[in-house]
Amino acid sequence: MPEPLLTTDTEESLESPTLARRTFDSIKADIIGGQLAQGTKIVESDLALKYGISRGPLREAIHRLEQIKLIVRIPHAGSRVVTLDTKMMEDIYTARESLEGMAARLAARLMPDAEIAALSTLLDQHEASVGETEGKAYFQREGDIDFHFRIAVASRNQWILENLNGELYQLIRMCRHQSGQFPSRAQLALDQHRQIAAAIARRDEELAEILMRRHISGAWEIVKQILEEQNDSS
Amino acid sequence: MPEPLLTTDTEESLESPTLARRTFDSIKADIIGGQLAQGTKIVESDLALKYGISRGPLREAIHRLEQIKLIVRIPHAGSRVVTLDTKMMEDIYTARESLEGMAARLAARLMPDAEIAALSTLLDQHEASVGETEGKAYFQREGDIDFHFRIAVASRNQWILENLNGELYQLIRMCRHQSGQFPSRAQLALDQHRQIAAAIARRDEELAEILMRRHISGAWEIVKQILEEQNDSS
DNA sequence: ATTGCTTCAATTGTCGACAATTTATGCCTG
DNA sequence: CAGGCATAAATTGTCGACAATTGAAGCAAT
Repeated sequence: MPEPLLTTDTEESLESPTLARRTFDSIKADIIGGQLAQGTKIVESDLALKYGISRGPLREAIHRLEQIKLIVRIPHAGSRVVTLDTKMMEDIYTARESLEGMAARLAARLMPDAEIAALSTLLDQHEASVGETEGKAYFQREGDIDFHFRIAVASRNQWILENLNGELYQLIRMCRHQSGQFPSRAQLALDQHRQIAAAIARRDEELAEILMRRHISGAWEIVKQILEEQNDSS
Repeated sequence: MPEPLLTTDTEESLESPTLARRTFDSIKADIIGGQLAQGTKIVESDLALKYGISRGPLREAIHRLEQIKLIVRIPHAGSRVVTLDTKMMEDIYTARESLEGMAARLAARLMPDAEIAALSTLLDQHEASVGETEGKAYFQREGDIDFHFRIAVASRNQWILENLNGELYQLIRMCRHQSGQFPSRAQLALDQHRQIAAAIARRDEELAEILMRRHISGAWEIVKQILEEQNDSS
């Protein structure tokens, strides 16, 4: 099972066999991190020069970024970095609620006991970091994604895993970076994570799905308020 | 009038603005239709010659086909038409159950009355075609997808719509074409469609979602049996 | 001053050739 | 005769240049 699709964006130039792949990762990081702002016009010649490559591989990278919806492209008119409006984020959170709910159900059915134990250990680490200084909000965010990622893996459903990890999580990360850190509902989230993990350990598919959907639906309500406040002030 | 600087007088410009797009559509049709069998090795030079274009646009088409999972590509080793095994189809049907269940819920909430009426009309047409000769199984299949497509549209969720219509339905179509026509459970499917439409008309979100999930889950059970029979006989 | 057309620059789409990598072939060696 | 290494063929990855299309700037006429 060759599945090395973990995205550790700690450093760039992660040795990849192909140039297009590396450029894809670089641009993706730049977009999510905010170095390339929303709505920025993408000019192939300029970016090719900036990354020191030809337009061929760059084009492939752009096409892939378009597929994961970080870039929007119009046939002869060029391409721009996606603009995350409230409607799009609502669609994404709704889709995520659906897919992760199913993933939690599958995890309750299929997750090996060893993985469940590891999940519990992970939550213990998060518990420890909640008491820490508030500056670690970033790691708490990543920890949150880490928990959800493990559920997606445990679903043993390749399609769901790829779409959550490859597309939806990226857009949510981008939204977080650009909208500033969300308020630290870390303790609440942790409690909900614990309940979900408990339902999975009990092999209660129905409850696992319901709790996960409620968890994500609640998260969206928070995000929605923040986005609307930002829109009002503009 | 702008100077017509020697453009080809042939009327191919009505097809699609770009070559890569057209080639993408052609290859997609060939794969789904079975002209390009599962597991076929894709050689860029050969296909470029076959379609009478250069490798550049062809590569873009292949990349897009890879994104919708009709082609699998390994960095320097080349690409092949996807091989639909039972596990992959199960993943797809499970994801579809999740997303379409949510779509039905959203449709019950958001679908305008006029669209609901049109949906009912569509089902009447299907009813009429059920009594027809059995040779129309193909159209019944397309009619089935047509129904599900309208639910996806009615969800008003762009992400769900694009993923269902752009990716999942394509793979299911491909599976159908390659596995021969499935047995005509047309009457049963139609009844279930009617119940779903009724729940939507009643604005019963919960029921609409449950019925849709049960409908798709049931469909998978049928498909699963067929696939396993085929695998056993091979 | 505004509207309309024409012209021009900028950018994307397409092409053919070259370089890097993988897979297949055949020879040599044990 | 089997196995492994070296070479060769085939295929993919990358590059620079050319063609086609879009959007805007400039000019003319009302």
